[in-house]
Amino acid sequence: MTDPDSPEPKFRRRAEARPDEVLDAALSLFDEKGYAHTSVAQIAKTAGLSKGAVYLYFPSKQAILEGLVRRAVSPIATRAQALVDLTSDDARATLRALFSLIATSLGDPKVLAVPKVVIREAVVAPEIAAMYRREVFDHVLPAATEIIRQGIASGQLRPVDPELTLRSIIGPIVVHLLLAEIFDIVPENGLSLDQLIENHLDILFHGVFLSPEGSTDA
Amino acid sequence: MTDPDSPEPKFRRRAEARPDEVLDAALSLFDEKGYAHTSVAQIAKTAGLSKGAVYLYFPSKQAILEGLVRRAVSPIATRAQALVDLTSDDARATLRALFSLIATSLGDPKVLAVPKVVIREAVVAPEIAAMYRREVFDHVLPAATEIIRQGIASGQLRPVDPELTLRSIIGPIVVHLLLAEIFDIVPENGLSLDQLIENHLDILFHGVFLSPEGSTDA
DNA sequence: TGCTACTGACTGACCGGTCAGTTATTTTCT
DNA sequence: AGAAAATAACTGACCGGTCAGTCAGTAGCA
Repeated sequence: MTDPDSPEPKFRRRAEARPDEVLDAALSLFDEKGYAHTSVAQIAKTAGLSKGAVYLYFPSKQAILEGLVRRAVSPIATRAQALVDLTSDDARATLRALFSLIATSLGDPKVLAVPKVVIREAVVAPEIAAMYRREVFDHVLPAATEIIRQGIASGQLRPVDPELTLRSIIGPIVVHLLLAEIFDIVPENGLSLDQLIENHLDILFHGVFLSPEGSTDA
Repeated sequence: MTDPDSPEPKFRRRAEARPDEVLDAALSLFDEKGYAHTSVAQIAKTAGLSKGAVYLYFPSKQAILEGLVRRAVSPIATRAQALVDLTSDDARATLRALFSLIATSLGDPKVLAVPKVVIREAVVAPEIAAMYRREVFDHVLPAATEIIRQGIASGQLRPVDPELTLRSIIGPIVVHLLLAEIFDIVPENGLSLDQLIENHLDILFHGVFLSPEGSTDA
């Protein structure tokens, strides 16, 4: 399931590959049945070793969860840089690029599974939520906010609140996935992130109203 | 806390008030520590009775969770009706009214706590997620979608996809709360739902761009 | 022989659910 | 009225099961 390069190692002795195998097993089980309802013995069995061996690589069950998040999180600092790099002179193009980055990232179920688990276990393991925040959101959110700020500075975007507008930009994607993953609620035309993004971009570009009249300051 | 009419009932004997007391205790504990990490004994202690007594009112721990959701859910069908009723000729006013309904509902932490718990336990207790879907989303989402559809039919809204646009409308509120509740990420200007809604309405009304140029059909 | 990788039986703690028994309240009887 | 019986509300020790984590021992390898 994990590595088809070794032909048939009846009793495998490859300490280096083990931690990743354990993490793979844990992720799929956590995603499927939740952290609390997954026993270390099940993780071990799925990974193809014994319970005791798991504890050679991870000091506790929670450490497995931590390792999982850490492994998922490390490439993201890179992505945040990519986010900055994709900024072009054309704010519209930048926005499109941003969405395509998000869509391709979150399209992979394995990537999506980690934040799902983190959100579920945030109450029980606040340190993990904090780590996820530190390693992901503290990189990605400021980068994205900065893009908006630049768009305003360059005169292409209207003078909206960058932080709040960021929520207006990514919010729809999150609910879309939330409704689908948790409640199995999918639009009639299917769960197409691309369609959602297309419709959402249209709204961001033009608003929802036909007539531009009506000044609406509070 | 519940009934100040009996002065000092050292050993209280009021079977009628009990279930609600148990649910109150359970909600605060589930919200705080999660379902799995809350024992029935703790719920009992918090509610001020013994473990055995809890089982006089609820056949199982899961039934407590069900009761919690059921109690929270029952007023919502009414709200969905209110949602239909608030539809006016002015689509802008309708949208504002919709948001103010959402903001006042979700502003109450006790109301918000229930869907939070449901989302967390959805994997473990899919029947409960299904019930929540049936009793809440299956009423609220179609009602809201219909409002959008009417706005399009009356020529006030641009011909967007109603189902996807609904996600563009409510999405920002959900992420806003998600970021705040789970990751403690709050905008510089504070966690003000009103400000977020104001900014979001502005975007929905006018889009984010200054220049209306650039036709962007897929 | 010595070392690394691994095993799985075992332990201690926790917890959902039960139930025999206790305490307060109400009803019935005198 | 008060005593006695019946009933409703409640208690908490206990049982069975699960599970995270341990450890004495085994298997392959140099």
